[in-house]
Amino acid sequence: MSANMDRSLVEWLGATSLFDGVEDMHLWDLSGIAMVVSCKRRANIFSTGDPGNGFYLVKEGRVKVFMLSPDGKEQILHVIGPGESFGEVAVFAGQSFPAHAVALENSRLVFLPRDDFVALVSANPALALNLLAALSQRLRQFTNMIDALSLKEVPGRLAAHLLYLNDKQASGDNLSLELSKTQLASLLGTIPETLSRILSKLQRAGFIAIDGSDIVITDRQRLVSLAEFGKF
Amino acid sequence: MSANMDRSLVEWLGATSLFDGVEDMHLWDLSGIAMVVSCKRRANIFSTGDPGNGFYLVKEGRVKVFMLSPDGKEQILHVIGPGESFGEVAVFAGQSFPAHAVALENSRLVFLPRDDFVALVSANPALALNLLAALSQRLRQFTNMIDALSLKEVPGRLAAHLLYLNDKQASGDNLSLELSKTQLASLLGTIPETLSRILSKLQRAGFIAIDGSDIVITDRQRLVSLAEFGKF
DNA sequence: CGATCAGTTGACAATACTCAAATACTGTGG
DNA sequence: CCACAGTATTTGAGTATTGTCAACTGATCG
Repeated sequence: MSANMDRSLVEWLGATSLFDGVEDMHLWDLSGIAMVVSCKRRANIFSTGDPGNGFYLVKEGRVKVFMLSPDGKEQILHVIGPGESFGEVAVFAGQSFPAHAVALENSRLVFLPRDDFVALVSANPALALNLLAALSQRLRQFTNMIDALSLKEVPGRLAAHLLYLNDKQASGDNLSLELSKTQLASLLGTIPETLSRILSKLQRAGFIAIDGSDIVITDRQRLVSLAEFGKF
Repeated sequence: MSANMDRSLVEWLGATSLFDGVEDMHLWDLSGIAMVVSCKRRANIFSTGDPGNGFYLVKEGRVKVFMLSPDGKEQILHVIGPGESFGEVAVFAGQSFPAHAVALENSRLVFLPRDDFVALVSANPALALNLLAALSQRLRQFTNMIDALSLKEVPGRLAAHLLYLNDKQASGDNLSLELSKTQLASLLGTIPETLSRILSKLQRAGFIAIDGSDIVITDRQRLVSLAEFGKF
């Protein structure tokens, strides 16, 4: 982990949604305080309660942010991919991280130390507005997650997620789960057994066709109505 | 609803957590764009999808922010009391409100219009940092809510909530639910029948004593362990 | 090739929801 | 101040969804 000043990093920072539109001058400032970190698949990045001395951007790879219950069950809060950030909450709210973060793949992260970063934000309102937008966006996602968890049964949550992936991937009626089914279960707030059963059920009922991690939507209309109403 | 410039409003704004520590000069700016709105109990403040032309602070009264499922079940996201704010997400993230807001009591709100407010924030990094802290705080609460909804059963969520209220109210072993039991059920992601049964069960098991909306914690230790482990 | 891990399936248990009905409470108009 | 209407709360009985436990298959990786 070492401070960094090269041009490619500056360009990369400017391409992230967090720093989109930030002036070059400030991007250079950012790159001046950034440290690039490598971490291996399954490596722990931080744990609940760890002091939040800074936050991260994902340069390459993927990271999962999750909560653990005392008996070891996990609930994934989100999966962070290239260009996205995580851990900002600890920087602005309090001291400690409210969740755990682990690399899903061998990854390269950009770490931004708290104090230096706050100093930059204080001096640059545009940066602050970008951050406000990013946090608001995340809040919106969490709102939807709470909605789904409390108002919909697992089939409804799964249907909504499949449609989300399909939309994001924009490849006709096909989509890829992007996660192991075990991890997907955790993201949907359920367990692998239940997910497995519901996937088969959706296939038998003609909503989808399953081939490993690849899914084809065979009855979009009914899948949409399942996602919306949460019931068959 | 009319723009406002009086000293009492400035002082009040400076006492909210959102604008705590903001310089007087900027508080005057804020009060210059603020509109005070009255609304009656049960009045709708905004609905999902409404354009987010600004956000609100609660001056007097209380407001609930909630999601509705297609078949009318509600999940309360939070209850906003005096000095707290809601609706900021729409201001910074997108255009529209992601949830519904309704007054729980006759209330007086302070409305801050989006464009004027964003202009003020752009010119004042300290304001931006306060907002970042507030949004981060809310994100942290939502994190806990997602955790509770997905990892704990209703008794665990209820126990955690009772301890939260007890801590907040700081009156020995006593606490008040602050909401009707129906509303509390919605906040905990369940239904009134289930809540009622679990409250009686906790009373029979000696955890608490119930008198309408007033609760006495009679076995804190077991209540804490229920809140932590989510199981009896 | 053995070991570990992901995924699937079955039998079962448990938690929480639905529906229904009885009771208590609140606020309003007479 | 009382009666009434509309809510809120509680309780019961039945059902449904999902979680638990266990066994088995198949893939992946040293």
